[in-house]
Amino acid sequence: MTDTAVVGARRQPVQERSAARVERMLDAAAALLDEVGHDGTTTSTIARRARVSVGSLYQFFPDRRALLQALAVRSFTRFSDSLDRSLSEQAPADWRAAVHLVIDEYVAFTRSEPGMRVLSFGGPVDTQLLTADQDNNAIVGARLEQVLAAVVPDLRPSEGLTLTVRVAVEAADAVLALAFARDVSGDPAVVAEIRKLLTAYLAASGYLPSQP
Amino acid sequence: MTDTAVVGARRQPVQERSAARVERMLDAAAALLDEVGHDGTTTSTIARRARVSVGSLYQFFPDRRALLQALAVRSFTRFSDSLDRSLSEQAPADWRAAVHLVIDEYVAFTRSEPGMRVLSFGGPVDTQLLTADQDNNAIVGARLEQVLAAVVPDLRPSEGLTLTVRVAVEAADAVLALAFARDVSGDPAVVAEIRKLLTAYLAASGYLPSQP
DNA sequence: CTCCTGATGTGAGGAACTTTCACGTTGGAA
DNA sequence: TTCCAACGTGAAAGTTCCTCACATCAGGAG
Repeated sequence: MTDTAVVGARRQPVQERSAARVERMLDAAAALLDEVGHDGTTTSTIARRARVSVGSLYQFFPDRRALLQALAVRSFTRFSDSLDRSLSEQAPADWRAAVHLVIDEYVAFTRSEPGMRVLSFGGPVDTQLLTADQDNNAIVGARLEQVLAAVVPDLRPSEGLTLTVRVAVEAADAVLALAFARDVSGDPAVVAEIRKLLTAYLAASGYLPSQP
Repeated sequence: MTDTAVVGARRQPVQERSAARVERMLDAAAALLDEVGHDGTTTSTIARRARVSVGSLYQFFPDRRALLQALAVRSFTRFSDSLDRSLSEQAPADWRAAVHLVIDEYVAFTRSEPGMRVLSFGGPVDTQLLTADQDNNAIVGARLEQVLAAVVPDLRPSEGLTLTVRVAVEAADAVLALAFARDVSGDPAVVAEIRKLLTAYLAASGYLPSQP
């Protein structure tokens, strides 16, 4: 796994032991999200599960939300890494294949990564508080632009493309949430719709070649 | 406005005075969502603003979330009504026109209806708790199916169509949220993308005629 | 090896929020 | 007019988030 600093942290863990504790906190939060849902994931339950005192949570995170946000970021990092592996194993032939591959990875990842079902990459969202720089989905978008650029040789970066990809991510995220709300392992019928939705939209965007 | 029973209520207001009070509660909640955001909208602030005691809230709603949910439903009812007006004023010629009209109404409504920016139709979402029957967006989907059926004469109801429309709603909702997160009055560039997204997807779905 | 300091760890308690409940008030049917 | 169910109230119980004063630990300097 890529080694990243914990995002939204109050203080970075510098010693080895505390880094491990922070990991335990995130693991505990993820497990609880799956088991008792968003509301049941309280600071004290997280602390107990991570065998840590409540105070330790606040040693590294300014508040509960930041902890969940950090969890979302860590999960995204993991996703990005597993995407790298898939891409290097079998490079997609065209952008449609790339989109399909990303969606498949996305679904598989959501199925297996603890907490993802409840949190998604967006993190704990209060739309009111979403500023551009702290917005996880923007990062996801940037990553997908890379993937597309790798497959489509003459793809020029542009504001329009960034927006398009961003919109695609936001839409896919929402529909994926629907898929997992209807079926614990992701309703396949809905997943199929995500494919249609994205290919239709991206094809219509004009940024990508209509023929492979 | 259509006269609907308050959804998710603990007890229906039977006397006139209490019905008015419930309206005040919803108004207060909506105003607070705009002014202080989701987290600032507490039971006591809502009560104070509605000139009502905290206890009265619980007279009609099982909990805070139910109140917000009822607000979302009321807003949807209003939206549905304003959609009716628009449709009767100028009936769209084909489904693309209908989709555009719905999106425009959607944006205009979100701009003007208190609390919508923060709540959206989906209501306060804990994906964990979303069961099919209490899901607002399903209702929105059903409404849009009506609209399409009115414009496309030979549209046959089917599970596939319902799913398609549902997915479209979910995606549109998410992207609309993005539009309003980037710009208080709804980033026009993003709104334009909603149009592209929906027309491309619906056209590709196969349920609607490709030519007007 | 010992000391020293910054990093780390703790959990009781303050502040704020949600929800309940026992009791007082009011509208309208009989 | 009477009476009961509907309505209304706010203090207090139950939770949750977060802080803080204090204790402990790791590892580099000497």
